[in-house]
Amino acid sequence: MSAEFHGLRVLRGDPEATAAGLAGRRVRGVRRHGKFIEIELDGERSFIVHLGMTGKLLLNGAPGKHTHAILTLDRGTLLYDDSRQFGRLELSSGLPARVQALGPEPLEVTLGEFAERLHRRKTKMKALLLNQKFLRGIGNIYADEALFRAGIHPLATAARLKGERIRKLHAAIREVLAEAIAAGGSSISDYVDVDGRQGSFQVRHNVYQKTGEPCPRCGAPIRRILVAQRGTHFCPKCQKK
DNA sequence: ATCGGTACCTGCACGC
DNA sequence: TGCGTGCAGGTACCGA
Repeated sequence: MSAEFHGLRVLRGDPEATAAGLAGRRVRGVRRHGKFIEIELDGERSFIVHLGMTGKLLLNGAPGKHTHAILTLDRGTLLYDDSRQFGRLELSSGLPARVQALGPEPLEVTLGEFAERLHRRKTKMKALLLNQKFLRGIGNIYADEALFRAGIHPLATAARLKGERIRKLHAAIREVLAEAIAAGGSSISDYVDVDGRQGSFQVRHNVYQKTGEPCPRCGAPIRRILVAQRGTHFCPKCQKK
């Protein structure tokens, strides 16, 4: 491949050195680590991509105002486009420490390990679900949707949950993620896959960005509060501390 | 080690 | 038509 970069914000490291390090490499595979994408290259190198809020990797897409990287491959081009520039690109040897430090995959973690990790945390449930060292890959939408399905208040203290409620949350996380993946994700305003296609799970959101609308279970108006500086949506009647 | 708060960006919808 | 405000799929970094 060959690579060119525009702007300095999204790229970690020197643009020239990164382009030189990528030149002539072959892509061996692509793996996901929570929200980090690892493009495995030959020579024990990896190109690490995090999409942030508005990042997109697009295969054979049209470059635009917010295109920060163009990777030219044998079979087409891969663009990195990101209007808010919260995403990051990095050429590294192996996995960076912050990627290795991620918590377990939510679709793989056992109920026992989940419960044990939960008991060690004093923070609010919503903040904990957003913490990538607790579980990798859960973001603001799926944190709110999972807590709603489990009937747990976003301000509930993690360590105080027990038994049945932990089991419900473990199941709710798995269900909401599995359904969202099957639906191609949630496209609110920006998200598209590598072929530019939108997901459809947003039409099945129960609480996320539904402030004031009736709860689908009990009809009470959905409330919005801030937890860990993030908009948090929940049903004040169905979700208990 | 863990926590909460702040900084980093652009774009859009809204009210005046 | 502008202009100010608030909001948005996230993480890194800082001090307590």
